[in-house]
Amino acid sequence: MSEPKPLPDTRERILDAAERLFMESGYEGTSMRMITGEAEVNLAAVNYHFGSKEALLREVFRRRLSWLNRERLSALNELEEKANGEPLKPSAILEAFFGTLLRMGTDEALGGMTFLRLLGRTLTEPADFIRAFFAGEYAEVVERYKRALFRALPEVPHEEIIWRFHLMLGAMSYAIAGTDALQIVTGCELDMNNEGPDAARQLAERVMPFLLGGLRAPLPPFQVSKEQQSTTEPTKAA
Amino acid sequence: MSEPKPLPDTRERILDAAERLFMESGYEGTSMRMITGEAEVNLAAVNYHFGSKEALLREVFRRRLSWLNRERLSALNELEEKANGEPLKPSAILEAFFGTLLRMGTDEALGGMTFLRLLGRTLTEPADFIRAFFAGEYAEVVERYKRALFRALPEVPHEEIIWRFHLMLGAMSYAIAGTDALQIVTGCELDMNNEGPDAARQLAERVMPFLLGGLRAPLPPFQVSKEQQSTTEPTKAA
DNA sequence: AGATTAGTCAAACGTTCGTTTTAATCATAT
DNA sequence: ATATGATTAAAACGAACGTTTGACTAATCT
Repeated sequence: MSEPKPLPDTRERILDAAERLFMESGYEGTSMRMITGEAEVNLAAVNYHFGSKEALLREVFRRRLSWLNRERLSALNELEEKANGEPLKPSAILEAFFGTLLRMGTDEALGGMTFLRLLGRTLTEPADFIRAFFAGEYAEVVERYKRALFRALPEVPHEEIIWRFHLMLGAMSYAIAGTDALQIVTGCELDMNNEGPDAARQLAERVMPFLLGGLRAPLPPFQVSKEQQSTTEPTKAA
Repeated sequence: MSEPKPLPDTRERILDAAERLFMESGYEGTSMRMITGEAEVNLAAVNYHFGSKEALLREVFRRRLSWLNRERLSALNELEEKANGEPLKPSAILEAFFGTLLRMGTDEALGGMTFLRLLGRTLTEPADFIRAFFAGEYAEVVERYKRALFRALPEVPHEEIIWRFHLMLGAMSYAIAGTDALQIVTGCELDMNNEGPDAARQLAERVMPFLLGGLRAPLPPFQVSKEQQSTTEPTKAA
């Protein structure tokens, strides 16, 4: 009924196997027998240690998100302390929010790319209990960062900021989750390996400028149509 | 064995029900009994008309993607004819590629927002047969648009263009698929209804500037860190 | 009319699912 | 050593899954 004991490694082995398999095959596409098979534990062990398959998925995420939430909050706190009441730079906010996430991908002890890809995929999973779980897990952090962005961009309507926050989350999640899926769609190899710390580092270098460019794009006054504002290509930063 | 006959509406009713349910609950989360129940047809009708659940999903997409592919190609052809051999404007390419997609969301006869959201979600579904299917469906169109982007941005490395194409696809798919999911995460209502033509029109106005901003962002020379290139907020377009 | 076919229907097929049960095993503290 | 509580093990549970069968209906063609 309780878990005060340090426990052997059965719990961790299950969590690791579930993390990898959920990433690879999705929640509904992964059976308990696949998980216990890969973890080399008895089938009943999952229900004994976690109670149910749903609770297992939640625990897979809690184990990682508790670190991520803590780190994201402390990164923002640090920025705000240094700023002495001044609004933050948008780029610094993004660096804190997404940079923290990408740092998980470089550290195998924090789940590495496996967890990053699982996270990106699961955000679009339709199951109700998954959505409800994420809502609770993310609420505080997102609220803090939203507020910071409002202050950093005082002339931009809040609604527009929230939209772009959505879009940045989407681009990042997709970039993380769908690397190989998108490579199939676009038919390009992109010569990056999806595993390991290098992948996360490449992601950071590629994605952050894109996100910043999107966040600072001209506001939509009326319609995006015929006469566009400019045709300049991406400027080479010195 | 063949289907030359016009057939009653059983096929269409199954396709419509499957489209909606796959969108709502995902492929693995939707059972044949849910589909035939919603379509008010016999359970065996799916296997009779389509052969299997996998084949049904493929047909759900084929019915819409054949239109989308045709339209995207003809939009690009028209642009290139008008351009008389000159490279196209990146904004025009995006308008052709994503604008065509978003136009599906305003037309209920083409699937409307239901299909748009299904498409966005399914691109991240891990099942192998789904990925293989999309690879085949998208190959030609993506190849054409990639080439157009290469010509439109001659000074940008091809690899970078492909990356940003990925990222734009991701932001768009996520924006379409995850509207309510992301609203839960960010705790904001965004006062848009997810259904109907208005949603697609709003999406276009909000997302297209973001995508253009990302596409034209400064290239990553070294690292995105401490000293950012600028802190300007989104400029208000007159 | 009778023969043929496409389509529908209820029922059942064998599997696999998540979960539960019951007993055996292990560690530790008395 | 023995009792106790935590963990593992093997087997089975009922439910739900995708699919198939075989009888029945309605339309089509000669």
